[in-house]
Order: sequence, then structure tokens, then C-alpha cells
Amino acid sequence: MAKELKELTSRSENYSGWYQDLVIKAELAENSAVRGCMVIKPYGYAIWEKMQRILDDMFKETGHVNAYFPLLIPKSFLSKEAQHVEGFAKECAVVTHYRLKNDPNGGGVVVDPAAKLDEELIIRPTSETIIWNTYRNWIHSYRDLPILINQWANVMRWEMRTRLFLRTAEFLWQEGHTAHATREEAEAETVKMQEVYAVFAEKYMAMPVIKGIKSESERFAGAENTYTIEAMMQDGKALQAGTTHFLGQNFGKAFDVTFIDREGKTDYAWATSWGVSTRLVGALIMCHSDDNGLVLPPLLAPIQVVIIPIYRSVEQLEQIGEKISGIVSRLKAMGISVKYDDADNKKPGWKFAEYELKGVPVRLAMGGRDLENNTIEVMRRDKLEKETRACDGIEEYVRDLLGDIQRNIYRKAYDFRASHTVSVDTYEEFKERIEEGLFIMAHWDGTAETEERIKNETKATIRCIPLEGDETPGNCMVTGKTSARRVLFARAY
RNA sequence: CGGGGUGUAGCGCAGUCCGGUUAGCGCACCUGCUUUGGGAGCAGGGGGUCCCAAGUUCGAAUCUUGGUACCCCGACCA
Repeated sequence: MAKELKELTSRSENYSGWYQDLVIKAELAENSAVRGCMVIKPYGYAIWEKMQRILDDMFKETGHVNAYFPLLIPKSFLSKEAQHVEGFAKECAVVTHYRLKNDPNGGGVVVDPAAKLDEELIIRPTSETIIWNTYRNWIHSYRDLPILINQWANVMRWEMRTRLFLRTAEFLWQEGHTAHATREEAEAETVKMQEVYAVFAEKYMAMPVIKGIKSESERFAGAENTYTIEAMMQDGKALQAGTTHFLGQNFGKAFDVTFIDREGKTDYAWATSWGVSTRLVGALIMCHSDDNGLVLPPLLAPIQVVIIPIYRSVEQLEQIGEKISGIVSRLKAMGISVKYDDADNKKPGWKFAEYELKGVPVRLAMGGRDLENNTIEVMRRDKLEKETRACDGIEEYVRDLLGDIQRNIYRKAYDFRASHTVSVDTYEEFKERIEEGLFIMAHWDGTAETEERIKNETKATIRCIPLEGDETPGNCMVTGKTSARRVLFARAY
């Protein structure tokens, strides 16, 4: 194995370093000239596009439509909801001027002081404010409701520390913003979208998640309740993969969005918001990758099958190409994305390593031996197992194999999480075991003080109060006070 | 903003302590031949503002001062 790849695989000491290396070597993304921002390279973007397409379909199926709102938000909007401003003010990029001019002291350009804005604009860190300011004009009667809108956009949060895909200053996401006539309907929407996210994570990303509710201190700024899906990465750390928020009437009141209900009474609109981001690409990488590089679930892989010819002469390459073209067209007819890589400037061994690094689920290879025997070599990326099979019926075999890989990597991630989840009853044991990189189910008295203390002493946070699983009451591991049920603790990204 | 660290070829680094040939190595790149079933071998070649500025010196990648950029650990966070 090449030295470079050895470096890539040294995940033991610094997992996040390994992850960052993998992102760069698999040509998914790199740092840009702008601090904390990333360039998403074509292969990485192709993964995101697949995610987008699937999520967008799921949103449409649940009655949502897409729209677009401005990038820039008047500064005053942000301060209309007290919790919201507290949560986001510290990380906003601010636009103060609208013009440059030639530098009178030499080359280059300077900000024209005459072009100072009366009110600064902020680059959206999230769009609740500008959207609810707009909704005020759209909502007058219960007949205008519900409004079920999603936006695909970029947002900017000026984080202190950034990491490719997981936490970048600018990131791509979708944000759903819905308005409803009743609390019940808005709450149902919040739960429904959490379920959509959970299905997406498990069915398409092959990444098992725990659905739950955030504790008060981890709640979205401005929300009454935040629902989350939490996933486990291969180092045992938790990654918040998607959140949906029940915003109550907070934004309705802050932006004076009122309507006349069936009884003729005026009420404020009820709100939800929900989003997932390019962070999911990071989750995908950290959930499944192994020492040879990415392992992509077939349902999200930009290339599902790669075919590599092994040849000694141009004539032989032609013979192989002829045979392969039939296989390619039959696979494509099944809706499978195939790449036949007959580039003659790379050797087969190089291609093998390259497509493994990129996580292509299935590789087919055909050489001189196969030509004679009417066979083809099949390699599955998840298990790195090779076998030689007859060409007849290979298309059906590959189709079934893709399904099997999808199930297998989900199973693998599920079993990994199961074997890294424990229940703990004493704080002493908790402090010891959290070092192992585990999900820990433990009793908690429900207070922010206890939560804060645990966080300070162990770096572990309450990832969520799970919606399912063991609901037996008990006593808080720290204070001994009563606890309604065990909650999920972990260290998180 | 606090505490550490690093800036030398596209990438990764050595050289700096103790100043002295033409600044070096690996990968990548280019040419040729041989190769092609797991990141090929040999031979040859190209590529440098040693982060910037000032200073010390016969002489600075190396010493001094100032600046600057980036990385890591905290606080913050999808």
C-alpha cells in the first residue's frame, strides 16, 4: 500500500484528522481562500446532489413546496425574537457598505466611506426572521394556512473553529419553514419532519439514528421544543444529523403574523422550522469509511458500479470493450449508474485503489483470462471481497448485490452502535466509561444545573431524551433525585 | 479572546540549536524504454521571493526585532 494511504488510515490517535485527510484525498472538498469556508469538489457535490434529490422528493410527498428568500437580512429583524438573537448574534457576518472605490493612495480598491448603509445587513445564519417578516403579508385568515415551504440555500455562521463538511462558516442546507393555525398541527408537522429525516438517514444513508427531544439548554434559539436525530460515528462520538423545531407562536408574535380563525378571533400563527445540511456528507463519511477510504451506500453513490479492463494490447482492449458495452447498457437499463474506465494513462492497480478510496460500491474487472472463460471479477467495497463469476446474468447479480451492500452497511453501523451503547447507574462509572467513546443511557434529574455539571466534568452532553426505548423511571446518577427515564449522553462533534 | 505550535517546489517534510559549496529528500509532474490481474521499474529532466520587512555580518533559510498567515487545545456551534 502506498505511503500516502498509510497516512490516511492512521485514525487511531486523531480521528478527526483522519476524517479531514479522507475528505481531501477522496476529492470531496478542500479549504477555500476564505477562512472557514470550503470548496466542494465535483465528487463531493455529486453526493450532496443525490441527497438533495431524494430529500426534495420526500418533502414534496409530504406536501411541501420550494421557494427562495433573500440572503441578506436587516439587522433589526434578528433582534425581534429575544432567544433567537442571543443564539445567533455572536456568529453573524455583517454587511456595512455597498460600494468600493479606487484607492486614492495607490493601486487596489478601498471601501467607499460614503457608501455606508444606514442599517447594516447580516448574511443569513438561518432564515426564520426574514421569512416570518414575509409571512406577515401572506397570512390573514385561517384559509391562508398552512404554509408549507422549504428553501434550498446557503447560510453563514462565523464559527470560531471549523471542520470540512461538519462545521464550515458557509454551508449548504435546506430549511423548512411552516406556518399553522393550531398548536396541534404545528407540533404534528415537527414530528412528521423528524420522521422524514430519520427515514432518510436510515434508508438512504444506511446510518441508524436515535430520535429524541433536545434538553432545554441544547434547544434551538427561539424554539419551544427541538426534535433531533443523533447518529454515532466510528469513534463513538455523536453527530447531530438533523433537527426539527416547534417554534410555538414566538415568531408569529415577534413579526406580528396574525390571522382570523374559524370563530372570528385573532390569533398568532404557529411555526415550525427544520433543516439538514452538507454536514450529512460528513456524517456519511465518518459513519461508514474504512482504512481503504470511503464506503458509500449504493443509494447515494454517484457511481454505483465501476468497470475496469485489464489488457496487454489494443486488440485485447477492444475485445473487452465490446463485451463490456453490453453489460453497461443492461445495467443502465436497470437504473444503475455505471462507469467504464478504459483510460489508458492509469494502470489497473491504480484504478482499483482510486475507486475504493472514492467508495464505489461494486467494481467489475475483466482481463484476458476472463475473455477466454466468459467470466468477470466482482468486488464489493463494503467487505472488500472478490469473486469471479460467469458473465451470464451478471447484471441481475450486481443489482441484488447493491441491495445487499446497502443492507449490510446499515447492519454494520447498527451493530457497532449497539455494541457501543451502555446503561450506567453511577456517576463514577459514567466518568470512567465516557472515555471509551460510548453512547451512555443514564438517569438525569432534568435540571440544567446537573446537565451543565456533567458537561464541564466529562465533556459529555445530553444528546437527546429518546422518544423510544426503555422508559423505566429511576434516580439521577449525579443527584439521586427522581428521573422519568434514561436519557442519551455522549461526547459530540 | 487565552495557551501552544508551524510557515522551505503542487503536496508532505529535512536542514535552523552551532551562519559558510550551486538549499535537499519523498510523492506528484515531464521525456524515453520496459510494463499492465492490487497505487509499476529503470534512466534522464523541469520546478524555489526558504512567509514579509528591517537589522547584525565579508556572508543569513539559519542570529535579532517587528509584522503576518495558518494549524492544534479551550470558550462557541448544524
